[in-house]
Amino acid sequence: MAKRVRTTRTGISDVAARAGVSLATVSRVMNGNQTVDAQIAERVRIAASELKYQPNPTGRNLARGKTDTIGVVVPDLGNPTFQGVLRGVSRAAAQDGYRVLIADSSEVSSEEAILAGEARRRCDGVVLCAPRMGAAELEELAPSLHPLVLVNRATNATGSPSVIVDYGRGIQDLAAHLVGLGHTRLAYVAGPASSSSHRLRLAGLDAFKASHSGIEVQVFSNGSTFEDGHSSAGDVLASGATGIMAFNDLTAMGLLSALNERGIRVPEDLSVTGFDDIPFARYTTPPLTTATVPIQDVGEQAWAQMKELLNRAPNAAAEAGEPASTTFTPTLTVRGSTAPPPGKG
Amino acid sequence: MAKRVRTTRTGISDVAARAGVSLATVSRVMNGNQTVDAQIAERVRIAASELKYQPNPTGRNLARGKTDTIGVVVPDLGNPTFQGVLRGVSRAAAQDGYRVLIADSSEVSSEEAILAGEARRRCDGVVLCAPRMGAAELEELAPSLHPLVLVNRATNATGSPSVIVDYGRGIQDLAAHLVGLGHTRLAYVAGPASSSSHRLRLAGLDAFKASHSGIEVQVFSNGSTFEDGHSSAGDVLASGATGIMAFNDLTAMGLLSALNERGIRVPEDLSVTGFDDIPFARYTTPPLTTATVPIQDVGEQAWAQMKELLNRAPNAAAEAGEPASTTFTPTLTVRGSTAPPPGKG
DNA sequence: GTGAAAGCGCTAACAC
DNA sequence: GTGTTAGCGCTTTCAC
Repeated sequence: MAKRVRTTRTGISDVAARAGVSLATVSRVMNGNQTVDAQIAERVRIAASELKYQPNPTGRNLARGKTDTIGVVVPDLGNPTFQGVLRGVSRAAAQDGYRVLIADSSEVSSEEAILAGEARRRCDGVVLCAPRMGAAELEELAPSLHPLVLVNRATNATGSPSVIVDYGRGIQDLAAHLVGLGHTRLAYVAGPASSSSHRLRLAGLDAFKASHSGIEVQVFSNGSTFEDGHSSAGDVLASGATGIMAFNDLTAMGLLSALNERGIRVPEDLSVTGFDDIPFARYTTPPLTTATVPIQDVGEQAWAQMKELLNRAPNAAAEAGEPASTTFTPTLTVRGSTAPPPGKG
Repeated sequence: MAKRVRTTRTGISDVAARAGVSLATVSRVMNGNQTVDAQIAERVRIAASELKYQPNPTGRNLARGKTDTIGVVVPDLGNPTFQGVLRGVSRAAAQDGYRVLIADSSEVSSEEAILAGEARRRCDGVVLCAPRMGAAELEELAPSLHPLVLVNRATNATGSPSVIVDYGRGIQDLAAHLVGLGHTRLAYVAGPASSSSHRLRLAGLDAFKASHSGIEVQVFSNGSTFEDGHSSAGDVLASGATGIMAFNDLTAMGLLSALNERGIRVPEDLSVTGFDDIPFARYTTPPLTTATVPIQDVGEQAWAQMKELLNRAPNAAAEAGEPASTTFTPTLTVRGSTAPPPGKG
């Protein structure tokens, strides 16, 4: 790469030349270093603006050993939950001058580790949303990703902070709401078995059953899509349950739709709840009673944790003791899809 | 930054030392350069994997003058349309080994130009979604952003390719559908005046009126949110129109909701159409008749254009003649929200 | 307060 | 085919 024609845009040396100062001085001025004489600084600023000079981030990144960018790994950019996290992280990070690099694994979870590693190399840290990744794999991966913030994954042995949603609490609130309405036969139309948030709901339900002996809680295995919810209608109706908790809003909507096709009235004949409170949950017919997860706050909090990590000495990783972990508790949002069971109204 | 303790991870020189070769050879091997002797290449590969060596992208970026990253500027990460574009770009770019950096202007359009410039400096190119940016500003900005791909903006003087949606055609198809059903009094519940896609719809409607003299087409100024649609119900009902075209799916849903509250039946009393076919449009009650915009394809195509630009000689910018421009035509998707007007069923 | 110069980690010309 | 070396554009130490 020896002698070759300059092909690049105006660089720091052009500014230095024009202002009659050294590169170092230009650099200082561009970085707001106060040790530069005001007159000279002004001269540099003028030269820079005359030349429309803008520092090249790549050179700066290499010299500083940081990129002011964090990676966000999500399994699916089409999922409202991850969209919310992404948006929250992106906005919060932007406030602090950081940018976000996307890594969408397109649900190919075998790619997640590779993607995350790649993102980490290009960025100063990564926020990982990997609900289906095995615990073992996660623990092995985590150290190489530091600074790492986990979303909706328990921290375990990894020293990484996490921001999690108390799905167990949320589903219990939903169950309690239904029971409070008079329902005694409940059913949970489950999410994918590999989903950790599904397992959390299951645990919450176990706790609920333990403290509500008179209440029946059936569980149907199912999935996480609208279609999954739609196809669960048969099981749901056959069960005799009157209070149905769907895995999430999308499956609840599918169920609502199937029920509507069959002439079953909601909430008169059956009560249905969702989970998450995605933007469209309020617009269903009837509007969905659900457990509201402040998903954008989750993203913002993930950034807050990341910032914390970034401001720590690089080697303070392990010594920092307990990794921080923030828990968001869903709040019950009652809309029109729940009511007392038939005969109890 | 003179003598200091090495704080960095294993670099190319470690691998070179261990394999007993020069940096250049390691670099060649890591880049799949075939000119390296197979035996030596293997030796290098082993050394690299033993050391868990992964090239540092920043160094590489600086040396190669490219980052394998493109920036995507969107006005709002919460908007399904931009989410779709982002997803499409991200997936398509990933196929070619490129990553995406997000720049969300959070609807603060005065920030868009700055954000875009910043993104451009960090990336090899930018995909710009700036529906509200003034034409003049855009034209001034475009050259400094090259390689630039515009989404839903006409190309004008700027030599940048664009991928656009034929909103004018889409709304005409919707209007024709309603007229075909027997409606003679139509109304368009408009989008924000500053939205270029709204102006395109308006132009389409003008064309429609020109060729359908017996048909009335009223226009109500409005907005782009659910609430805007909801609050338009009064105007809509007062107008006497029976075929209502909402600006987009979201406003259509708002209108649907308000109509439902007032006991107006859709499609029996009034037909309503949306625009875009966002993921939830099929789940409304009744399901929305709309103009389907293949938004993810738009994103993928934006990447295709970008790739084209990137593969061109850097200075071939201007000489390339006509900038490419791809147009996607929305397709009419008839669902349950449209029917013949009262008395014509 | 300012400048010279040594890197940051890698790539690619060029020489061998 | 392989090594040497000069950058890529910037930051930062160190000496003045």
